[in-house]
Amino acid sequence: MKLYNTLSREKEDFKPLKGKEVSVYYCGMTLQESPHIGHIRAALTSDILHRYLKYLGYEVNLIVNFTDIDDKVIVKAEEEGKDYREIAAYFENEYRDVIGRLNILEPAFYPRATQHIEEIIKLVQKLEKKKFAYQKDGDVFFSVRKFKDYGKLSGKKVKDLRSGSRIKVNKNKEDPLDFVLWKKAKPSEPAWFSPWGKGRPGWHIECSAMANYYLGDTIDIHGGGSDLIFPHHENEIAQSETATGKPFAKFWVHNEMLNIKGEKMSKSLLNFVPIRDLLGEFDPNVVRLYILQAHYRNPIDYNTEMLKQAASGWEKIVNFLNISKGAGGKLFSNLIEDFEGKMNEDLGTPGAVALAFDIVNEGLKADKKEIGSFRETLSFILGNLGFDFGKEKQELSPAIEEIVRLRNDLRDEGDYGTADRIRAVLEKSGIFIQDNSQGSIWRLK
RNA sequence: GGCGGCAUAGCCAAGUGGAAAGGCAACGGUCUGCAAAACCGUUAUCCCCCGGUUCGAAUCCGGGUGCCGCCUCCA
Repeated sequence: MKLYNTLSREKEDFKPLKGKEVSVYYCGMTLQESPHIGHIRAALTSDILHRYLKYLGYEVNLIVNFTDIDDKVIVKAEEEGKDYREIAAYFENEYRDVIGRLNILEPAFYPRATQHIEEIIKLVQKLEKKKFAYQKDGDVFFSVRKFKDYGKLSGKKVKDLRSGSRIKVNKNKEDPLDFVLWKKAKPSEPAWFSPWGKGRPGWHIECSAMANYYLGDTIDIHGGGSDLIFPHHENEIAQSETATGKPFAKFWVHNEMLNIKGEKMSKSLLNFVPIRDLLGEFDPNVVRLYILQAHYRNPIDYNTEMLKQAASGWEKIVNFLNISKGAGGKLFSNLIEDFEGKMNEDLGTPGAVALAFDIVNEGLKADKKEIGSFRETLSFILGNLGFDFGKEKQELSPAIEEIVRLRNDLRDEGDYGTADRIRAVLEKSGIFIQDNSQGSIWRLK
């Protein structure tokens, strides 16, 4: 498989450091607000990577973190008049709820920053000992200029950075580029005891500490949204590589942003659509289709029209699966190879999705002998892309089938009025009936 | 100002040197008690612009233009 590596800005052949094991660290979200579709795009990207690595036979050790303590969480807690832990737990639950509904595979762990304060403190001490960190008034900073590789991920040069041009620089910093590792707490703020007094971790340090704790000094893949490249991931590299003296991650994978009306969807711009709201309107498979139809490294523009288009497309797939229900057959190995060909090329989900539609089209034209094979092949591909279409409530089947039979008796007798009313009533309860010359088929909607 | 990404039909989107995939939408037709589905046909002489390389370029090279992201918390 080829994967685009932000570090080299090239697609590279993916090979794990160690045999068949792959360690993946993904930056999850800061628990300060409801997850929106942009977060979900990142989560779906990690899910596709996770699933496809497994598909290729790798044993994937995936860690997705939650940042449950930082300035924004504290601000949110103050606004709401609640403890920061309550805020963090609330949004974590919401995140995990929608992730589950979207059929995103669980990582091995979802560690939280506050569970690793000890590791964080040790890491900061290590940096201090190596003279890459300094303390001032209870704050601890990382000396960016001492890390000679600084900028290697984002392609930035230290001299070109316009630090402080848009925000005030903390006066305790020796250099505006330096970033905080440990932050002194104000009396009212949540705090932990440390060698530097009471305080809390800075934003970037928790990821370095947790990645190291769970996955070791060098990990195979580190991922996240492209907006994290700088400064977050750049700073993680600086901290981790200074501490261990080894490369932090071999591959850096970043998904592009999801925009709304040409602007990035984000909390600060107040233009975000909570995924929970969206799932009230659209099937999770539709959301997945919408996201996967675009390549993860291309920006997507969000609007309802595009989701409606995805919904129509999903209908087409579901319709075929319903028409071919019960038919079985062997997988078409050439189509599976096509699927792998698309996915091996930097997770080419748009191509894989297009292939799925090709299969639907072929399947609709296929004769009875082959339709099952198209169905099986399609299911196989969709399943490996994380679509979840197996939830047919079969226990309803006998009752529904009897009603459908009775209704068809009415149709045979020419009582179309009653038959149409039954169809309308059933549709209201989510049972969708299609009539044709051979009889009727039904499915849950 | 620096760094990165993108530019293909009404919309979304593949293709990366040899006759422009696919989805949605639209229109016409077939089938159908009706609805839905399905089927057939139509919808980019052309891939942001200008040069160049080549027998041949949407695909490679050079130069522009536009949009987006990052340089500040952000997936």
